[in-house]
Amino acid sequence: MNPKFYALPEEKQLAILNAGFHVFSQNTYKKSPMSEIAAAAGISKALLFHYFKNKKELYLYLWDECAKITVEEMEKSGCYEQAGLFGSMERGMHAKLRIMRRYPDMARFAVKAFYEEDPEVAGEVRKSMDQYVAVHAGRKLAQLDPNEFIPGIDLAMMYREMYLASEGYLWEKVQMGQMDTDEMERGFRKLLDFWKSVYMRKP
Amino acid sequence: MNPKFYALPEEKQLAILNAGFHVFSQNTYKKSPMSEIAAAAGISKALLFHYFKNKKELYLYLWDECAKITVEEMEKSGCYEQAGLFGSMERGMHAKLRIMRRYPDMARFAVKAFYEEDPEVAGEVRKSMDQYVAVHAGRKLAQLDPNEFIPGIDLAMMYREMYLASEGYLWEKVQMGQMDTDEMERGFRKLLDFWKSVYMRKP
DNA sequence: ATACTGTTAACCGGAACGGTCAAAGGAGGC
DNA sequence: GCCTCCTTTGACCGTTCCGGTTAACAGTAT
Repeated sequence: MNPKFYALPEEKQLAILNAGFHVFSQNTYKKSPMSEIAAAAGISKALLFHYFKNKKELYLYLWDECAKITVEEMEKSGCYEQAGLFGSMERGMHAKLRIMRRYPDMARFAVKAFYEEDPEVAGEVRKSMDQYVAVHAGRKLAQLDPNEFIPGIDLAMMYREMYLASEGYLWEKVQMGQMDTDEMERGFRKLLDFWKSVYMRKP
Repeated sequence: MNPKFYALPEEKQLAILNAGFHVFSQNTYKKSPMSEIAAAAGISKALLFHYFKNKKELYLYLWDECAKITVEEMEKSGCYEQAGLFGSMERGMHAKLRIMRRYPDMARFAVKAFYEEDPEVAGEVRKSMDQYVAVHAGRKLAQLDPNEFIPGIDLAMMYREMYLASEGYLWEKVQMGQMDTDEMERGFRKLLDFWKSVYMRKP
């Protein structure tokens, strides 16, 4: 890819990224036209080909960027640091919301790319994914202290359950393209409060 | 549409439905070729055009069928009858799993169709959806009896939370195209058991 | 004027698409 | 075997679309 791309004003880079995420998330790789991406980004097709030498390169760049953005943002959120279960979840969700605000179609793109079957890109997508997983597999949320929660509760199930509900909540909004992140934050905080009220040991 | 379609062996009808769900769920309406649907169904394009006079007709037929199947299956499951909260959820989930087993791509198709923007179909999709909502808006799960649950719990939040986790669980599997419905049923039952153990009043 | 950079409209060859049609295949009745 | 009816298809058509290229245009600094 042409290094001149990075010299672009950040706003234009963002527009191109998001245009790519959007179009590629709506269609298969093969059926996602470069012209449509260019139009969505507000530039000409020729210019898009000037920055990315072909469709494949753009696609794989988006895919890598996707992983990079996620890792960076999760790291920055501090959700891996010692902060108790609810603190970690809140920070993690906060990071995801910040990502969704800046890249509204990235989540959908990531899912689609992960299951893309076109031989032109599928191989490299998997490879890149594997190495990303390998690097971050060691990551874990802070250990849970059983004494913080109601006695006898299945901690693993509790965690999985909270995780699923968070994902369900996110997807409910993502699917609807309704991205009022402030309202989402309020909704998520209500979930957190509910969990605290039910799962935490009463003093 | 050609009434001869209904005279087809059920297995072939199913193949055509699922081929349509599959292709239309992967791409925009405009970018979903009839040829691809025909191929996925194991018939020739010409025959597909023999049963459905054009792409629009097939698309809207699939959309209607989608609503019909869902309503029928949910009705049949008995999830609207008096069966307590957990009973209703179990029946509802059972119905959804049965649908997913028979029409693996229907859920994805429904979401995609609902947000389709192509003017050739968007209008009719919305209209058809509105009337479906109007008919079934009155439907509610059985009333909750506060005495069944731990004292002081926010019942509305509890219900919403369980709903979100179920959806999160379903989407986790749907997105991955990993449709081992037996395993999904076990997973869901584990969730139910967890909820019972935490939310139900101890005797 | 010149030279360089960012940007585009116009173009190209080939593939893909929706839709049609004439004909092949097959099952029964005579 | 032959005729009839119905199902199914390969081949075709006019048009649109797509990835990628190119030659040129505008701006600006020298």
